[in-house]
Amino acid sequence: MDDLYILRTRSLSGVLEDEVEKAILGGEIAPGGRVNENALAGRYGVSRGPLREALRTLQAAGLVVSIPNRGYFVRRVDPDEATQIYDVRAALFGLAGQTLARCASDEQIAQLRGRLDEMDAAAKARDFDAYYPLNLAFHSFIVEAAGNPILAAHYRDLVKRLNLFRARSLVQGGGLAVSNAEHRAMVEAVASRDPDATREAFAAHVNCARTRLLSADTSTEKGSF
Amino acid sequence: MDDLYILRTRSLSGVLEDEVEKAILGGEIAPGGRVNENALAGRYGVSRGPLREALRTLQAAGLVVSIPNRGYFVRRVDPDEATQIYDVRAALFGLAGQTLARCASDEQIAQLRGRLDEMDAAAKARDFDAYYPLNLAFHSFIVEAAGNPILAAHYRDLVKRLNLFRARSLVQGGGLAVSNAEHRAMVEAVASRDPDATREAFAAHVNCARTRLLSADTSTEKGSF
DNA sequence: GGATTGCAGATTGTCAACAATCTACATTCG
DNA sequence: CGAATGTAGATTGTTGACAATCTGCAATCC
Repeated sequence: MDDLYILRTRSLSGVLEDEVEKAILGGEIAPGGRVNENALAGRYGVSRGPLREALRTLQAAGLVVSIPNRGYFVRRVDPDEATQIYDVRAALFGLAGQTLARCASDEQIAQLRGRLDEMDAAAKARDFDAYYPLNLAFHSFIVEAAGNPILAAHYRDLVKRLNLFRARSLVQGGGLAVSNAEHRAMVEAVASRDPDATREAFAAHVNCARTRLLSADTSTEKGSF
Repeated sequence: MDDLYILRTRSLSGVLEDEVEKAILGGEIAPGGRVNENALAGRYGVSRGPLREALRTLQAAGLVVSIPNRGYFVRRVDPDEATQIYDVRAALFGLAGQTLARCASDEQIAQLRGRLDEMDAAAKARDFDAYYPLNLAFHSFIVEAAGNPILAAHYRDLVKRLNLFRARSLVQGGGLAVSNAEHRAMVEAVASRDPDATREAFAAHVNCARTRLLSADTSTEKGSF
C-alpha cells in the first residue's frame, strides 16, 4: 500500500487500535492482564497520547476496561457474559439470515455453496488449521452479504469479545462435519427464500456453537479431560 | 454525589464523553457540524488530551467521525442508515421481548402495565411532553429487564445514533394512542409467556415506529406539510 | 509475629508546547 | 477574468514534562 495514501488516511491512534487489538486477541496480553502504557508505547515507538486514544476505542468495544489511576486491563469474559453475547449474536446472525433469504443473489448463494464445499474438504481431511480460517471467512461473508454495515459491525464486535472467553477456544472441538452440516442447512434455507426459516436456521447455528463451547467450558471446570 | 466517590471512580475523559454526547444529542453541535477541540476544551476548562480520548469513544459509538488532520465531525444519518439501524434495533428489541416472555416476573409485568396506564393518561390528555419521557422510560425498562447488559448497551447505542437522523424527530407525530396500543400488545404478549409471539410483537413495534418515522421523513422531503 | 507506617520507584492522567496540515484570502500570472 | 501561487492564522496530531496515585518493600510498633 502506498505511503501517501496511508499518511493521508490513517492516524497513529487508528493503527494502534489494530495493533493492540491483535496483541489482545492473539493472547499476547492475556484476559485480566494489565496494559502497561509506557511499555507498549515504547515498543511501538510512539508517545502515550495516541496509545491512550486507541485504548479508549478498545474499551468501547469491550476488550479492555480502564480503572482510574490503575490503568487499562484486558477484560475477562465469564460464562454468564458469554451467554449474553451469544444471545445477541444469535439474534443478529438470524437477522443476517433473514435478510439473505430475502435479498441474496443467485451468485451469492453459489458462492456460499462453494465455501461449503471447501469446508467439507477440510473437514474430511480433518485439517483443522485449514477449516478454521474458512469457517471465519464463511461467517464474515454472510454478515457482509446481508448488506447492513451496522449489523456487520455489531456482529464483529461480539465475535471479538467472545475471544476473551477463551482465546482460540472458539475453535469447537466438537466435530467439523457437524458444524458444516449446520452451515449447509443455513445455506439451503437461504436458497429456499423463506426469511423466517432462515432466521431460525442461522440462530440455531449460533446456539449450537454456544452449546458446544459452553459444554467444553463446563467439562474443563470439572477436570474431566 | 460525594466528591471522594467521583474522584475515585471518574476521569476527565469519562465525564467529557457524557458532556459532549449531550451536546451532540441535544442538537448543540448539529449533524455534519465540526467539533472544534480548542473551543470545546476551553469551554470545559480542560486540555485537549482527555477531550480527544472522549471523542474516540464517541467515534466508536458512531456519533462522530474523525477525519485525519481535519478533525472530528458529528455524523449525519441518512434514511438508508436509519433503515439499517432500525433493522438491527428490531432484532434486538425482539430478543428483549422473547427473553421477557420467558423470564419476566409477575411484578415486572405489573410494572409494565403501570407504565402503560401512565402513558395512556398522557395520550388522552394529548400531553406530548409528558408522554415522551414515559415512552423512553418504558423502552429503557424493557431492555434492562431483559437482564442482558450487552443487549441493553447495543440497543442504547443504536437509539443514540438514531438521534442523528433527525434530532427529536424520533418523536413520532403519528398518534400517541396508536403507539401505546402497540405497547399494550407487547406487554400482553409478554404476559402470554409465548416467546415467539412476543419477539414478533416487539419487532413489529420497532418496525411500525420506523415506518412512521421514515414516512414523516419522506413527507417533509416532498414539502407536503 | 502480625499490623501499621513510611518511602521509593513505577505508572497514570493531564497539560502545554511544537510541528504539520488545512483553510481562507490576497496576489500574481496568462 | 479565471487559474495558479503564496501566506497567515487556525487547528490538529503528537510529544514530553510534571503532578498525582498506586504498588511493593522495608522499617517500626504493639
